[in-house]
Amino acid sequence: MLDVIEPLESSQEDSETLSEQVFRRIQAAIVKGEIAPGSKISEPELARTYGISRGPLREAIHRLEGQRLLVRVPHIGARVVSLSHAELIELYEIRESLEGMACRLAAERMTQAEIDELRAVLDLHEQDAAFKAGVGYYQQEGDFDFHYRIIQGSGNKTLTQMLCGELYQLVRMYRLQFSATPNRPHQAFAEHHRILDAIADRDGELAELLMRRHIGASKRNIERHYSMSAASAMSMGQGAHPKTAKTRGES
Amino acid sequence: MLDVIEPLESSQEDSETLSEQVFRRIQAAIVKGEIAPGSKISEPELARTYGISRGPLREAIHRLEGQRLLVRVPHIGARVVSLSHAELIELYEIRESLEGMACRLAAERMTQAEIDELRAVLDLHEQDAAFKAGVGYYQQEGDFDFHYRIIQGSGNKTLTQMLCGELYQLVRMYRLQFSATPNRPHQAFAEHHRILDAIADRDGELAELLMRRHIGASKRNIERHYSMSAASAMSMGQGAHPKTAKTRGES
DNA sequence: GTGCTGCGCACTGTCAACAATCTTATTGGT
DNA sequence: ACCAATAAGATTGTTGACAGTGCGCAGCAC
Repeated sequence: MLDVIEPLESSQEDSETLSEQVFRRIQAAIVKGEIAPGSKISEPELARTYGISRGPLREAIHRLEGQRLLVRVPHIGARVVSLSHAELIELYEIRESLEGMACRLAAERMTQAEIDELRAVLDLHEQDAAFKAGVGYYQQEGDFDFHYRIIQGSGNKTLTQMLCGELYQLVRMYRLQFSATPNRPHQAFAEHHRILDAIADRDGELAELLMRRHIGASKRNIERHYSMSAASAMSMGQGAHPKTAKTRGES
Repeated sequence: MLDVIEPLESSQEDSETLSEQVFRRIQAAIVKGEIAPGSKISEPELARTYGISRGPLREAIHRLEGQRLLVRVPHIGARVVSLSHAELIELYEIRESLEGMACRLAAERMTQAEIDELRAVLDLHEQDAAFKAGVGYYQQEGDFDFHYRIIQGSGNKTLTQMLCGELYQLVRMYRLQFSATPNRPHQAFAEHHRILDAIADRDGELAELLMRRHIGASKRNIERHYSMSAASAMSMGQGAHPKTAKTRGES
């Protein structure tokens, strides 16, 4: 179990603290789904897995909790977050508000060079194989992410910290699950392009409106997913309760 | 044998974890300014102060960092946050967006009972001595805070967690500093009342607009404060750099 | 066979000591 | 007198062990 993950093997950057390293590794494991949502985190097991003591591990767990990727209960333990339908929708509504604002600011404050780079990013997305096949959208974290770059272009450091630092991984985790709807990738790409055009025109108001609609469309896409899976779950007799999911991610 | 029902709830005080207790105590100390903004946190000293080991203390520090009340640098230590002018303004712009949204949702979803309670809260504020004297606004955390209740009335649990759980203490910390502007308390009270009326009318659109303007007014109030203190600092030769503030708050 | 009780295990919370790093004061040289 | 290198001190990062709590399982009564 969990043998997908290897111990911290001599990461040359040992100037970093152990806690920091294990934090990022667990974060990545959760976002990629290598640790199943809703599954329980065992401190001794993870400590053995990464070859470290429980001290730094616990600090990493606390930071992960701050990023909402883990939910902890005193004296019980930590579980990987598993957002309910309602919570996921709430998250998207918050994104509508915050990223809409970021997009308006970006339209007003991004440099021409940054706008050019953003266009290059979109071109890169267009060439992605999965995208051409229509089965997914280019999923690369950080600078190659359209939303990420716009947020950074807003120039609002606090906003950037919130959206790119705390909520980003959580959003990414669920984006990986829902981006594969039949027609959604192409539609999303078109929306991205229109947003970019508005930014290039320095039309903050329009850019904000388009971004809000774009995220709203993603939200409706997720709602469709949920209604479909609810229907199929009904035919199967039951839907998975969080409490029921005790598996530790062993396939 | 002597099957006495164990008094499980005999002392719910120590049912809490040490880390939790010290977390809240340090949080309160920072918000109230008992630990000076920008000052360095000494782990051994704090551990002695609260009579605990460094383990739970470090976990509390990590949680405080997640709430943005502390800023940590690896191998150096943690300092109490000290927002720059720009960062504080950014925080208020984020609040405009998020609390505006919360206010719209609250107008749509609050129960009549909740609205009545909110009105009672405002009445309570009006009777506060400091408010009558015009020297401040009733500063009580949690349920007695107008903004806090509206956010909770939004029904968006994720939003509530962000605004009331993470950012709330940070906002409160700076509200304590800037609420004492001459005419601001009465103005704020009037704005609160208008917001409440809009909520009572179930006019979400107006409620959002009024809340955004209300927070915008607070923002401008802060900007006035800063421009004044900048002027006086200029006459004194220099403004305190964060690096310079090494005091540990021991008065 | 079913439900309750008690025991034992595993896990989380806590602690004190060790190791690595940064800061500061001292000392020597220019 | 001033700057730089070095060593001592203090502080942070990490570890392993101990204590308290929750959970599962075996055994017993009905």
